[in-house]
Amino acid sequence: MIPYTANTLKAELNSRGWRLTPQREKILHVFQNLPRGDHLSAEELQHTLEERGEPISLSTIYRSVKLMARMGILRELELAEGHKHYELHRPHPHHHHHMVCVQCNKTVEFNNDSILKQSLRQVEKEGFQLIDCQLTVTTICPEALRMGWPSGLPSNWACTRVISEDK
Amino acid sequence: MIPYTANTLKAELNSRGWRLTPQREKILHVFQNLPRGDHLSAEELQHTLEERGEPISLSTIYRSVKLMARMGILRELELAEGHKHYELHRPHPHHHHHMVCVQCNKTVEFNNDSILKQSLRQVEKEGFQLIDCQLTVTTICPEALRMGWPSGLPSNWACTRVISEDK
DNA sequence: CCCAACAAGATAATCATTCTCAATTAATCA
DNA sequence: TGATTAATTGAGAATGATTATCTTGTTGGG
Ligand SMILES: [Mn+2]
Ligand SMILES: [Mn+2]
Ligand SMILES: [Zn+2]
Ligand SMILES: [Zn+2]
Repeated sequence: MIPYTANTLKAELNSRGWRLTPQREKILHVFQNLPRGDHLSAEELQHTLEERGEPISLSTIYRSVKLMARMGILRELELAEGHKHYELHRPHPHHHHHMVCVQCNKTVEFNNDSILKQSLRQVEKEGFQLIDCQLTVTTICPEALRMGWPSGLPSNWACTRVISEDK
Repeated sequence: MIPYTANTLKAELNSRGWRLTPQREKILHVFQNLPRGDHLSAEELQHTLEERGEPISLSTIYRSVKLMARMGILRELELAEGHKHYELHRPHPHHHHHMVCVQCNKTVEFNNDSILKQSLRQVEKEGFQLIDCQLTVTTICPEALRMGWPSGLPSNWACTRVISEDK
């Protein structure tokens, strides 16, 4: 999939009766230049734009990010912080999944074409059309394990009951 | 994994310094008797209990459900309705994933041990400890497709940019 | 049975996200 | 290129799920 330019974005928007605005273009730009593995929340996106001297209202941020996710330009991630994060939607072979530490929220991406392939097969078998598939793996990261998790339970702590293949 | 009884639940709670209460027991009971494929939101859970003549305050519902998810007794699902859903956590071989229609929110469960196995391998390779892995597949269901999706865009509509294996 | 710690219930507070509405602007077309 | 019109923005209010607070009730250990 070719990266969007102002023109291709405009074409795609107009084809649906929507408009290319400076705000939408700038938002896309931020995501296109985001380092691999980074994800932005609505507020983080706003801060990024502010620092660039291109302030955009939060309302517009939310609206744009939602529209672009629905268009398939962005991917909406439900990780573990109480708010959504977004990243550029990159189909195969850049499609990837996430593992998140429930202790510190550290997030690591990983590729696995096989999962996509299996999902596609499963989905089509049921007569559905696949839009996206995200495997979210909740874990305890090495640092948390090293620090003796789950000893200091109280405030932020999670599950001991791990899933395993008892084949 | 053996289904919980009042006793095993009590043991597990007490081992962490928590207590077995009638509320927690009733909540577990609801989930244990929920038909396969059903998921409850906090409010739905409250309604269910109310109908049974066992009213529990929403505060307690939220607290219990969160605690039990962290203990690994329940699984927290981020599907597509703006609120969380819960189901009983059933490890292998009952572990499963979900496909959701972005048009009508219809949710279908499917099993796939291979995904769990691959996640486990991936996670351990990075030195993490796996707690849970959920593949959420966003789709368009057959009914929506049959009705000509995505013709009537406006209000509830989603992405055309589908992912595919262009192998 | 008694006490201290934990938990429930009622309600207020948070906080991410959505909505409202007046003012602005992009796309279309004469 | 200028008028027209619907889409979009920005500011702030509103919403709604979830969490926090506080008082009263319970549980579990001694
Ligand atoms: Mn964040
Ligand atoms: Mn629901
Ligand atoms: Zn961690
Ligand atoms: Zn549907």
